[in-house]
Amino acid sequence: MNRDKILATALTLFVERGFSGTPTALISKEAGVSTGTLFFYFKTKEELIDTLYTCIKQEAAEALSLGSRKDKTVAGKIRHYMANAVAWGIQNPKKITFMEQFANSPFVSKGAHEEGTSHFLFMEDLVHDGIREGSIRPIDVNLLFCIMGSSIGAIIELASKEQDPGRRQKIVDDGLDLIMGGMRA
Amino acid sequence: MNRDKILATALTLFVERGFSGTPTALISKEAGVSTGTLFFYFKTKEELIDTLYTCIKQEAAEALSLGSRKDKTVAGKIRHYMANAVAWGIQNPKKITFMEQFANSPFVSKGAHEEGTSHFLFMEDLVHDGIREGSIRPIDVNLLFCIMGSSIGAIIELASKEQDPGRRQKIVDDGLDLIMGGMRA
Amino acid sequence: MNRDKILATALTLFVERGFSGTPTALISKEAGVSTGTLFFYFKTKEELIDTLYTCIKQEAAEALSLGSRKDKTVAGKIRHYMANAVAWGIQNPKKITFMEQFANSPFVSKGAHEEGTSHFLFMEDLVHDGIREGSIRPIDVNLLFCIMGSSIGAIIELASKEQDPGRRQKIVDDGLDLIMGGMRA
Amino acid sequence: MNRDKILATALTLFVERGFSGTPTALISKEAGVSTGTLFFYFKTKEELIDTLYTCIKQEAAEALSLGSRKDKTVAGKIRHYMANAVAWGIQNPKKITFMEQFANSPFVSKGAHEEGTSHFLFMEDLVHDGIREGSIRPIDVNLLFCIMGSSIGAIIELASKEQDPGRRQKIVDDGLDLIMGGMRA
DNA sequence: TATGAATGAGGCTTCATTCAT
DNA sequence: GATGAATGAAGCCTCATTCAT
Repeated sequence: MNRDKILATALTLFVERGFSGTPTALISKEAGVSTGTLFFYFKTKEELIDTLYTCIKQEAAEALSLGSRKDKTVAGKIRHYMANAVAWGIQNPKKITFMEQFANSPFVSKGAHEEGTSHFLFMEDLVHDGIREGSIRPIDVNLLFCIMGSSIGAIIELASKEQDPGRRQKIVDDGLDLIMGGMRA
Repeated sequence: MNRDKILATALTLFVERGFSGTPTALISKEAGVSTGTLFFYFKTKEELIDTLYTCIKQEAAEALSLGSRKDKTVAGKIRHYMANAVAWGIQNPKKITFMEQFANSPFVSKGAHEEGTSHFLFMEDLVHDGIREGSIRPIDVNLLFCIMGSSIGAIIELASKEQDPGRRQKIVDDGLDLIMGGMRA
Repeated sequence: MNRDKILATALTLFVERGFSGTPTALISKEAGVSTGTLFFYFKTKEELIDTLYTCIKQEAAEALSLGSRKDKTVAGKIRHYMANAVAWGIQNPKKITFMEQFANSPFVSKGAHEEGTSHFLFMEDLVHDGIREGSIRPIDVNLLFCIMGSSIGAIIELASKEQDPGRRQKIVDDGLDLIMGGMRA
Repeated sequence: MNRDKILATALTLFVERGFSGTPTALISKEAGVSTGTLFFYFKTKEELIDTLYTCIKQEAAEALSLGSRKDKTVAGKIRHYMANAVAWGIQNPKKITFMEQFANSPFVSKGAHEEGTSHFLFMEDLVHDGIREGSIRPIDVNLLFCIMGSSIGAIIELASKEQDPGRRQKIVDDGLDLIMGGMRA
């Protein structure tokens, strides 16, 4: 319970102020616990952000891979996953920002980074399949993957600013169309 | 001279360790000057990062807009500018990272952010022109713009990892093709 | 049972790390009990060390005064007690170190210090007797006493490092001879 | 200047309250400098005590070995050095207490301990010489050395309590006689 | 211009102690 | 008797900034 409050508060503050810019005292205060309690659950500030990073990456990966069985084509599956990602991102704006901000951060340990990345390997495989069967443009998988990721981030950012559900959906669809259009062979 | 050494060192360190994670004492030490000298040129740490941010944004904008007169079509111009951006990014990896890292940072003053953004407005106008003349897919300019920006970042990141000039160029070309393919009406 | 485990663990840790250097949490952990249990038996950390100090001093005094009736001369009695002290010290190295370390410590209460000292007054009387009867060099009793004590400590320290029983005994005998030789009138 | 004030204050406080029992904030306050200044001169609290330990050991060794050329016999030299040690100890009570207290302390680094010990090796050699020439009782040098050291400590302690110069000198002479008496073959 | 000793507020973390279970 | 989560004061150390030289 307290542990969860600390994690949730840390997420908000790290996103707003950065890692070094967020005193642990502020985290515990905002979480409504004492300084001691924070360090009871997390031995160091680094362990706190590592835990946070790992949890969020895992949660994102799970949200990504929900119900894709209906789509037959590789492109369909990819679009489905990307739509999942966008939907999750819109509903979890802080977590998305956090992931982007700390994706290359020296404050997150190498181990946490590796574990975080491992949950997304299945997407790389999927893109490989697409290239092999000829439906995806045959370019460097890393490049494709990287552009996909950053574009999804851009779509989420834009869509989040739009309150009207209809228009928001249009932004998402347009954005995904744009990326898929670029990817297709 | 000392001022430039300080700026260059600050760039490296801010990128590696973040703003709050970089003591001014470390900057001055790495720059080979005394703590006092740093504060002679920049009244505060904030003024230092603001100066850095503004300089880099301006330099990037200038690099972007080099020699585009030959391209007749809007799409051609856009591609030209994007290629400029990628080329500059590959040659200035720290500056690119710095711009991405501090684009939404609370440590950079609002004024510096605004001044930085102003140098890139001409790109937005260009995209507008493309939509009006029917060569660009008629979707939200911000969305397009945002996807362009993040994709350029992705291309730079990938291309930087590739040492072989030929292969590197291929990555750049493939990446730009992918984005342009998605943008075209 | 738990109380004894706590006392034994505290002895080891206080000797190794000092009083302030030993967290109560470490004591309870090493003793295999919870933090709460320690404070059930000892209201404060000070009460713990006071108890430890008093117990050890008493134990040492009892070991010292075992079976001395056979020795007729004062010098013989003194040597007997000193031998007892050395024997006990070799068998209880931690307790000896503890006593030396906390003999003048502000962490042990005045009351515990006084009680501890009281058990050894009979030795002072004995030295007085020796001087009166002319067998002991007539110098300040405190000086004699102090040199005796510190020398015993030195013998114990040296003898403890020697594993071979024969050699160890020689160190003890040589050491006691040396001191007795100096004391004799 | 400030550095020296810090060292002097640390000496007093470490002796009175132990290492862990002395907050760095108290040291700087009593020394009349700010907390930052202490850490400007000594990177850590450990470096402070290490420096202190090394300085004092060296000073003691120098005081010990003053003017011994007149004494012809080994025993005479030893007594001369011991008298030097006692005299220095009486004039520097805090330093003596400090040396005794931290001689086996885990707070002083191994390196500092070794350096501290090295200054006194010449005394061991001297005792060796005495045994070889037959003037010193042929027992373990370490034992002799250890008893000498602890007895000197005891003499200093007792003598320091005596204000009257004549009586004080008598305590010192008696004490040294006692030890030399024990040591002689 | 340049230096670096000095400052003191503030950051991370520890720890003796309590208390509900 | 026993547990261990919770507390918050206090400890060590860092760091932006100043100022006399």
